[in-house]
Amino acid sequence: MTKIKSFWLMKSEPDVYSWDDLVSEGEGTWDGVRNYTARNNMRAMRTGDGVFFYHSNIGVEIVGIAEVSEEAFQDPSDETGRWSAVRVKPVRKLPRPVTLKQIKADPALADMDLITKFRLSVSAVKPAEWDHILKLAGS
DNA sequence: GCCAACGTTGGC
DNA sequence: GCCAACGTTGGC
Repeated sequence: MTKIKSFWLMKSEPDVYSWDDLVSEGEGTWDGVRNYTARNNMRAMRTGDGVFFYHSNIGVEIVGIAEVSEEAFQDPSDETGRWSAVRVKPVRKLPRPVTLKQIKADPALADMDLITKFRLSVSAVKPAEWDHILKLAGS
């Protein structure tokens, strides 16, 4: 069976949980998501999928690449049984962070869910967008 | 099942 | 700290 890799973007406020926190932990549980669209994206994740790690509020930029290390399971912080969590691990830091400003200014990225559904904390990234951002990052 | 009120996210 | 966008809740 062919494994098709998908790409995602996950937002985190760096003063709550930053890229450096993920690196020092080695692996992070992504829980506490209480939005159905975000949850459905998490349930669609497969081990090895690429994840852009985005800092919201402070920095407001994509800072690193992570990958899905454990597929959706029951969110341990939820008692209703409705919500899911995944686990991710860091792959590498981007040589140059890609800012929201850059993304907004780039016609090739104007349709990203990050822009069109800006309040969504877990969004899908198209392969072309993934490659384009890697180029902007000098990676 | 509609929709107004409310709460939260997140850029600025 | 403000406020726009928008998801969720709850009254009817």
